[in-house]
Amino acid sequence: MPSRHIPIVLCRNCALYNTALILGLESQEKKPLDQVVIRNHPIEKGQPLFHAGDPVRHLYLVHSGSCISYQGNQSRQVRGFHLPGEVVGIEDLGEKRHSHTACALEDGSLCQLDLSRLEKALDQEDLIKVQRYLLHAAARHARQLQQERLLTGLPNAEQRIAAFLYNLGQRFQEHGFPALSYRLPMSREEIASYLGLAPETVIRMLKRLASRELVRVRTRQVEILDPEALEALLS
Amino acid sequence: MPSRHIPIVLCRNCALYNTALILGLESQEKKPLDQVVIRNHPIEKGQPLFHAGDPVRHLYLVHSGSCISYQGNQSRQVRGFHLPGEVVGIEDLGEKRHSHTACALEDGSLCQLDLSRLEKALDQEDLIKVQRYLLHAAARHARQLQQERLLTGLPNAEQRIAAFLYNLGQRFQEHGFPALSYRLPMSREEIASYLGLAPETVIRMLKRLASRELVRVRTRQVEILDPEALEALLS
DNA sequence: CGAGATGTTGACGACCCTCAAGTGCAGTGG
DNA sequence: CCACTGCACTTGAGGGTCGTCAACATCTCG
Repeated sequence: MPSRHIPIVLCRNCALYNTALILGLESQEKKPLDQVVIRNHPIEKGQPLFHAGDPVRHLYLVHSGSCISYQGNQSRQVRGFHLPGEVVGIEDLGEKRHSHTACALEDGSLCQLDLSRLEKALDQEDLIKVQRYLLHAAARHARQLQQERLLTGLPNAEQRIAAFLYNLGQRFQEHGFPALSYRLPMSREEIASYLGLAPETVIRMLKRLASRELVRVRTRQVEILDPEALEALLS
Repeated sequence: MPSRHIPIVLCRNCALYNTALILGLESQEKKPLDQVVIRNHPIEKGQPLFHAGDPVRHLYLVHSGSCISYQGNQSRQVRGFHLPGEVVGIEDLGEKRHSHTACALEDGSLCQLDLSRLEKALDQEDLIKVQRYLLHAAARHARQLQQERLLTGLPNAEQRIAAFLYNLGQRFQEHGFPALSYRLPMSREEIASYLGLAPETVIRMLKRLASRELVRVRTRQVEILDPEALEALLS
């Protein structure tokens, strides 16, 4: 049994389920998708989903827990985080091999979609639906990355941290979790690497935002007290 | 007649032409695409392609010249640059309205693809091909944005500028232009906004890289003298 | 409960932003 | 053709911000 307070996406909030990909196809019961999707597969903290250079075979959806992705094969350079309900690996569609390494940040579970089996299992009409969904998901991912690029490029550390906390909240909210109260799945050092800051700076800026009563941070638990003021910092 | 030394993508290097989207469909001559694609449409410096909030109707491809995109409707915050051969607007596919504003950085020309007409003009089989192409293009765009996010988050200004120059060279090369000798289409101030730096810092770092003989910069003309050393800076 | 990892704090210096003045370049009109 | 003018670019000085290093506190998990 999962412990309390761990975010789990309901299947109806799942980015895969919530679309033609699973819902639309299953309701018609044309083909069994069990050979294409492995549901709710458990994964342990630190376990890799794939390494940079591995062949691109699957698309993953975070069901509970969360994932981190590293540039290349080194764990030094943090590329991004994947929260419950978000897709991992969509930017590698169309490539032979993965460009990055993804690992679980904590114990959790994933849905795993077999890409080559998917294409074989579908008739033309459903393939169009699935492709349209994937296209929109990839475009959505690109917009999210744009936001992250702007965030990373903000002129000072305080703004970057404020934007980071705000952005995480928005992403949690998109999949049905509270935007103003959540638990950070990653360490201070991982936040620092992600934002291009020193870990000490991350800590100091969290403290500064807390001293202004914009947020409350107790180790990994985050409460956003004044979201308007936090957003106003980013102008 | 275009002046000398202005990058123009040949149609065979064009990101649209080079795929099923144009090449595959035209060779079969199933349908005339003239109602779907406006080719080589001239555009003047500063002219907008679309504003944030405009309905998403077209996809653009830069044929000659280059484009800039701004966050929202303000020209303060630079979101990205689009070089010849690159696609503009793909991250808004699936959305009703554009999330950003795109303008021409210099006189040039575009190909313009009408999205709703495209879908109507294609039979199912070709639609699958086109969708697959667009999906891969969107995924490719996401990988590019990942690179840019890492670049923007580098710990010091010298590395960001080095990465920026190197990245631009790589992108020119992808569409058949020299990687080590090109003309910057954007101002120092636009580079600064894009990288989250002050314009003066951009200038000073360009000068520092030049003093080490890694690059030569004369206003907007860039020569990369030592690409290995430049890349080594980014470790 | 103990040990190692993670998080926190303080001092100091390098880096980069701000402000202000000066230079070069492109387009315009005489 | 040349001076003029506006804008982008460049340069310098000074101060705030953030990275580095080292010591300490706290948390987590066996």
